Amino acid sequence: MERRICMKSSDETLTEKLNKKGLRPSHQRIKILEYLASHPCHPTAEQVLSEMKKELPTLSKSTVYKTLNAFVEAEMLREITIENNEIRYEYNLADHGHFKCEKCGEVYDFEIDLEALQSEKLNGFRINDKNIYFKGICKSCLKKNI
Amino acid sequence: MERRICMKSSDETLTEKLNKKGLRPSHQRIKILEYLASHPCHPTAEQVLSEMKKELPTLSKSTVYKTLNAFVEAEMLREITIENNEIRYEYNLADHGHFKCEKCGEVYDFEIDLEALQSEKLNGFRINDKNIYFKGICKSCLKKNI
DNA sequence: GTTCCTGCAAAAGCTTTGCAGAAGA
DNA sequence: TCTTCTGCAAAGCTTTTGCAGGAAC
Repeated sequence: MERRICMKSSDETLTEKLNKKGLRPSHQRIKILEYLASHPCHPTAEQVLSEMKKELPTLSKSTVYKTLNAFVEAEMLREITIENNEIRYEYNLADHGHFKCEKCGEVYDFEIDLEALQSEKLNGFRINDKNIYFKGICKSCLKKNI
Repeated sequence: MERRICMKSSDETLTEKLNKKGLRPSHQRIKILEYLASHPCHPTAEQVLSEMKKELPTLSKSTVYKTLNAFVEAEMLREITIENNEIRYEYNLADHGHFKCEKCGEVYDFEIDLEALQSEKLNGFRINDKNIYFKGICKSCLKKNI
């Protein structure tokens, strides 16, 4: 019985998920995955580290990087490369686009039909991954600027 | 009389373009812009440097980076951040998407109607930039693998 | 003569790697 | 016990910055 995205999954379910992917369910991995599964945010590795240090004070930078890479490799997380100088991660694997506010830095999700995006020029190509990145100023920042 | 993209522009036209943007038309800038305007490729800064060194043996890495950043700032070039560990640049500012082959690394353009990409969730947002990045295996690499 | 640009070297910032000890199976 | 993971430090890469000399105006 698989839990849905956006619902806080229990440790048990996440342990099963990790086992299925051939990853040992270490304490660190479970906590990191749990955090990402229960927070609909788009943190960088650095942000994951500082957030998780509250719970896991001895957690190291290299473990975070290795863990996030392992999760991406196992297709449990998605990388967001909307900015070249940072990788962001998210647990939501469903189709959607990303908008980054150039003022406050916040990343917003938005619904979009990726399936519908086609191009004749890509006939015969194998497409594994589709990303849509918008940039601009978010509603909230526009309001503050009146 | 503005020249069209994809046509090899003369030094004179590029000089005018640079002047309009408030950028001094130095020899280096003209040559770099000329190169990008006449080659429909998506080079990294490092690739621009090694390519341009043939013509400008004393060209430095920092000049390339500063020049490319100045061109992006002036909206004469577009940045492609399909991969987080490299920025690619292109002269073609018209709407299109990018596909990167995970095998050969080649970046392909494809036509797409960015104007049509809308989302209710972004109502009230100011959108300045839209990027579409696909990844997978290109036709050519698929053929080699038969 | 001023201002802006170039090129060298050094620094910065994010990410990866090597390795010894610890944890999981 | 054996394999894999963690954490520390060091290294790797791309990109940025500071500054003196040079080019453009």
